[in-house]
Amino acid sequence: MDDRKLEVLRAIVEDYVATQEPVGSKAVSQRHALGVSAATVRNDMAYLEDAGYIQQPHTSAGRIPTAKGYRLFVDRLGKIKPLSAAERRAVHRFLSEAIDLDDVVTRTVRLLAQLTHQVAVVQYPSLNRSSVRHLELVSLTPTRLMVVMITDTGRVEQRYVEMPAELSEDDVLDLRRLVNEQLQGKPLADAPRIIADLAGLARPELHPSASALARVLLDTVIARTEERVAVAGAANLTRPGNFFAGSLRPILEALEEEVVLMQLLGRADSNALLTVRIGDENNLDDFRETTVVTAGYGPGSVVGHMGVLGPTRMDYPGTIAAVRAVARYVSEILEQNR
Amino acid sequence: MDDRKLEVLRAIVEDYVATQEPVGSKAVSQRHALGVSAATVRNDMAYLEDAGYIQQPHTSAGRIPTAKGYRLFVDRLGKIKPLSAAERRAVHRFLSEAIDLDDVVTRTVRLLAQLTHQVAVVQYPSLNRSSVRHLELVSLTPTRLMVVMITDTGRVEQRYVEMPAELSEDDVLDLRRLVNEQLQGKPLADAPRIIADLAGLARPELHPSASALARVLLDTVIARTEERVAVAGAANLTRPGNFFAGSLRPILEALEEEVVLMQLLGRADSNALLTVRIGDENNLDDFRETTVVTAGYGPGSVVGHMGVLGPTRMDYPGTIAAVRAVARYVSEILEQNR
DNA sequence: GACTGGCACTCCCGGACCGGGAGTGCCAGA
DNA sequence: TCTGGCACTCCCGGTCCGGGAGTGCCAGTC
Repeated sequence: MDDRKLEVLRAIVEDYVATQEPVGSKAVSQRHALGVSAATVRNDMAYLEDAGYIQQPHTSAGRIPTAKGYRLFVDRLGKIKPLSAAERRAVHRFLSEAIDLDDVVTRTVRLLAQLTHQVAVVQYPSLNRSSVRHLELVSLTPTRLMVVMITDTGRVEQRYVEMPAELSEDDVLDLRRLVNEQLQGKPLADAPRIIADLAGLARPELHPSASALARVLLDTVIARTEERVAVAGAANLTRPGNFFAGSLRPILEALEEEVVLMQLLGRADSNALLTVRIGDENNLDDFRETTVVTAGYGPGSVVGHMGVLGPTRMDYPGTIAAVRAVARYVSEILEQNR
Repeated sequence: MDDRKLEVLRAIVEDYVATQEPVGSKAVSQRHALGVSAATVRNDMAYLEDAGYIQQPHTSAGRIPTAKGYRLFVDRLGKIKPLSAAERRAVHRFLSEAIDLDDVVTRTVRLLAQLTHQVAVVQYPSLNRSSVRHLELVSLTPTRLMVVMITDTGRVEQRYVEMPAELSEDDVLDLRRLVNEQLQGKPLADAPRIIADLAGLARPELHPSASALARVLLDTVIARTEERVAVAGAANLTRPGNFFAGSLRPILEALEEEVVLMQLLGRADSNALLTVRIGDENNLDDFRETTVVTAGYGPGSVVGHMGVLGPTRMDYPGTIAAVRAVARYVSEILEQNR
C-alpha cells in the first residue's frame, strides 16, 4: 500500500471526525496539500474502498472510514497529541484535591468525561489484587457485630454479622486479635484459604461465632466489589451526531449494567498499557458503532481499569492521550498512598 | 366547576398519558361513558381551556393537559392505585437481600426505576440526622492515621490524617478512647460543638495531634456527604415520546450534578409525606416539562429523600403508589437495623 | 336552559414532485 | 502515472397538495 494512499486515509479520518460529514476527493486534495489532483485522490479512494478501509454511504456521496479504516489509523497513522500544559496542570490540581479513594475515582471519571467529551468509566480498584491492612470488629448488640475491612488501596468494606451466641467484650477483642493476626498484610487473593482455617484457631467456646464471622469475611473478600464502576458524562452521548436517538437507548441501558461495563473495560487483556477497541471488536451488538479506549492503572501492578466510550468517529489522538495521562497520574497517586 | 367537567379533565389526562396524543372530544365522549355527546364535551373543553387546565397544540387539534391540569388531577382526581401483591412481594424480596446500607440505596434506586419506568433518584441517608456509633483509628505509619466513623444508620466514612508528630501505639489508643468517649452516641448535629473542645481534653503532649485529628473529624462530620445521591434508569428518558432529543441533554447533565438533584429532591418541604412537583413548580428551566415525585424515608424521622423523575405526562397514580410503597419499606428496613 | 346534530373551517401530516449541488467513475490526453 | 473533462447518480431541501381529525358555532329539540 502506497504512502500516499495512507495519507489519503488519514485525511479522510481526520476530516470526517472533524466535520461528521462524508469527505469527497476535492476536499482531500485541496485541504491536505498532497500535491495531486482530485482525480488522483479518487483513484486512491477507489483502492481504499476495495481494500475495505473506507465506504460510501451511497453512490455519489463522499467517503467515510470503516472500522478497519479507523483501526489502521490508530495503529499506524495517529500521532498521539499530548495534553497541553494547562490541561496537565488542571488534571494534577483536580486529582490532588481528592480526600479519599472513592473521591479519587469520582474525580477521575469526571475528569475523563470532561477532557474527552465522551462517556467515562472507571473501575474501582479491585480488591483481589490488594491486601488486608486492618480488620475492625464493632459490637452493636451482644449478638450482632459490624465487620470493617480496610485494604492497602484505602478501600473500606463493611458487613453486619449475626452471632450464634452472646459475646462479651473480651470475646470480641479475642476475635479481633485473631482475624488481624491471620489476615493483616495478606493479599486478598490468599484470604479465602486463610479464612477457611480461621474458626479452628479460635478458643473452643468461640468456634461457632468464629465460623459465622468467617462466613461473612469470605463473602466480603470475594463479593461483587470487584465489579463496581463509576460512570460520568452520559450527557455527551447526545452531542450532535454522536448517536442517533435509536442507538442511544441500548447504550444508556448498558451504562447501568456493571457486567457489560466490566466486559467493555475488558479485564482479559489487562496487561496492555492501553487498549483501543473499535466497533465490532467490542463483541457487543449494541456497541457496533462505539469505540472504547481503556487503560489499566494502579501502584506498580494493575488494580483496575479506566476508559472512555464514544462513537467510532472520535478524536483518537486526543482521547488516547487523555486516557493515558489520567491513568498515569492516578497510578502515581495510588503509589504515594501505598 | 361542574362534576362532569372534572370527569372530562380526568378523561383527557388519562387518555393523553396513555396514548401521548392530543385527545379530541369524540374520543372522550365515546370511550369514557359520560352519557353526553361530543358536542357537549366540546363545550366543557372550551371552559377547561379558558380556565387554563388544558390547551391546544394548534387550532383543530385535540387537547392536552397543562401543568395546572395535571396539578388538579393529582390533587383531586387521581386515585392512587396500590401495587399489586406480586409487585409488593418483589419489592420486599429484592430489598431484603441488601447486604449493607449502600446496597439498600443501590437496590432501592434500581427498584424505583424499574417499577415506574422512569429515572429514579435516592439520596444516601443524611449524616446530620444520625448519630455516631463508633470511631476507629488505624495507624498506617507513625505519622499517618486513618479515621473510620460509623453511624447508627450504618454509614461508614473514612479519612486520612497527617499527624504533626510521631504517635506511639498507646498514643493512638488514648486518642481512640478520647474521641469515642466524647462522641459515641451523640447526634452528628451536636458533633461540631463537641469536636471543638476535643483537643483540650487530651494529654498536653498530644494536643497538636488531637487538633489535627479534630480538624479532620469536623470535616468528616460536615462534609458534602449529605449531598450524595444514587441515580438509575436514565435509559427510560429515551422511551418513545418521553423527551425529544433537544430536551434530553440538559436532563442527562443535571443527573450528574448533585446540587441540582438535591434541589429536585427538595429538602425544604421535607416534612410532607409525599411531594409531587409538576413542571414549573420545580423552579428549574430545564425541568419545565418534568414532574418529580419524592418521598422522605427514614427510621422514625426523615434521614433522606427518594424520588422519581419523568415527563409531566406520566402515570401519576402508579408512580405515586410506587414511590410511597418503596419509601415505606425502606424506612421499615432502617428501623429494623437501628 | 342544557344538550345535540350538522356544517364549514382550520391546520397538521405524509407523500409526490422537482431542481440544485456535491461527488463519483471513466476516459482520453499529457 | 497523473490530470482535466464530462456524463451520471443520488441526496437534500423546498414546495405543493389532498385527506383526515378536530374544532367552533348555530339552529333545533327535549
